[in-house]
Order: sequence, then structure tokens, then C-alpha cells
Amino acid sequence: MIPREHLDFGACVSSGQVFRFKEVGKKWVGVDGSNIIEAIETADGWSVRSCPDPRAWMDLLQMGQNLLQIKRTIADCEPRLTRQLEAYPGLRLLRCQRSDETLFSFLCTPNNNMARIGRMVRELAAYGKEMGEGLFEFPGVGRIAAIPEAELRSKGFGYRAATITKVARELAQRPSGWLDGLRQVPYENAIRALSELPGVGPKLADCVCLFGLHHSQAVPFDVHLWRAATRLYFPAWSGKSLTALRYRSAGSEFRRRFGNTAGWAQQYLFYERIAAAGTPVCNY
DNA sequence: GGTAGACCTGG
DNA sequence: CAGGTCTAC
Repeated sequence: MIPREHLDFGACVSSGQVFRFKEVGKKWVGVDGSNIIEAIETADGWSVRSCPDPRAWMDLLQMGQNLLQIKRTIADCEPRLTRQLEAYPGLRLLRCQRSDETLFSFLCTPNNNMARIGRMVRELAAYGKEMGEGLFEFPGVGRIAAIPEAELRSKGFGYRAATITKVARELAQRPSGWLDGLRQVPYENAIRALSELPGVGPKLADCVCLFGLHHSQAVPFDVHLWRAATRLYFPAWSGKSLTALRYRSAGSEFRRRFGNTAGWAQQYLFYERIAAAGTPVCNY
């Protein structure tokens, strides 16, 4: 049993870090890597289980990291985030097992809405091995590369069908484990490598770095986070568009200020906008 | 280096 | 319009 101040499972899996956890009643169910993960909220906090590896959920949720300590670090670096830190107790940065799932998930996100992104990611996952009722292990790049682009189009992927197919075929050419290998290289190198892939711009590269490759200094700026960043650090850029150059400046500023905790800090600012939207991120 | 449009789909 | 990216000025 994990107290709420250390874990809000629902917030973690519905905050746009992963896309195929679903809520059935009070229970959340989903997959990370080869494990089915289930969580239920009780009076004292969250009870979480994973199968077949009973400790898999702790990896995904980074339970080895002391959240209260991380929040203290963030608040020390930027007192103006205290409100967000207190508003969303238990919000954690996830460490996804499958970097390729993260990559293909975020290839579904450009110019798209959360509900459809979730449908598309689950559609892709369904090409993988079924582990339980409607729960799939995400398919490997080889399997995705074998899907005709037209098939994805017909399933409603729109123009993202092309980039998904291209990226899968590109990765299938490379040595297996190439993507996971980017976990071991410096963050800047990982960004550079990812940016070579079609359809992967600065925002997606940062999402993959943060959630899939575990580079916790990555800060994926979307328009909302950009607005928050201008308010905090670049008032002169208020109202200006997020160009590639400004994107790099804003990221550097977050990393200068928060160091390796930048990705965690970012999550609290981002969640503020989701909470404000009022609508669930993962809706079935 | 910055801005404007196009791009699939559906809520 | 929605968690952008790409291309052409």
C-alpha cells in the first residue's frame, strides 16, 4: 500500500506519459513491457500489482525515487512551482520499459487529441501478443514495419500512417537494440539521433528521451508548457511562437535551473494544463 | 532565423 | 481546434 502523497497512480498513467491504461471502476489496468499492471485506490492510498513480475510496477513508477525529496528539490530550484507541487500530490515521472512503444505512441500525437491518440496507440498495440482480455504486449518494430501504410490509413491514422511506417522500416534496418542503446548515450546525442527520424521534431524527441529513454533532463515543450515557460523565465517572448531556437533556449534554462530534475518539474507544469482542461486524458 | 499553410480525423 | 512537423518563402 502506497500513501497518496507518494503515489497517485491514476494521475501518473493518465497524464500523457503513457496512453493505454484504462480505468474500470476504481481500478486501473494496463501494460508496461511484458507485464500487466493493476492498481486500485483504497482509503489509505494505492495498492498496485504486476504480473508476471511482481516488481515491474515499481520500475515503471520509479518507486525507488523519493517523491517528497524530489519535490523539495524542485521547490528549492523554483519556489514559484510550490502551488503545482502541492496541487498534485503523488504525480510521478514514469520510466517506460519499451522505448519503441514510447516512440510510436508519440508519433501518433502531432496535431491530434488525447482521445484519438489513445485509440491509435491501442490499435498499434493490438498487433502485438495478447496477454489478457484486451491487453497486448506492444509489437516489435518488425511487426509494425510489416503493416501496409494503407492499412493504418484505413484504421484512421491519417497522415501519421506514413511516418509510423517509415520510422518502423528505418528502425528495422538498424541493429536491434539501437533505440534502447540511446539510453546509454548523453541526452544531447539521443536527441540528435532521434531527430534524424522522419516525423520526429524537437518535441517528440524530448518525449521519447524523457519517458522511453529515461533522460530525466528532457523537457518536451508544447504550446502550453511554452506559455508557462515564457511567464516564468522569458517574459520578453510572451506571445511569440515556439521556434526551434527558442525551444532550445527554454530547454537549456530548465536544465540550468533544475538539472536532472527538469523532467519531473516539467510534468507538474504540464499536468496543470491537463487538470485545467478538466477532461480525462485517457478516455475510452 | 522567423512566419504561414498544409496535413487526417473526429469531438 | 487537438501534446507538431515539414516545406516553402
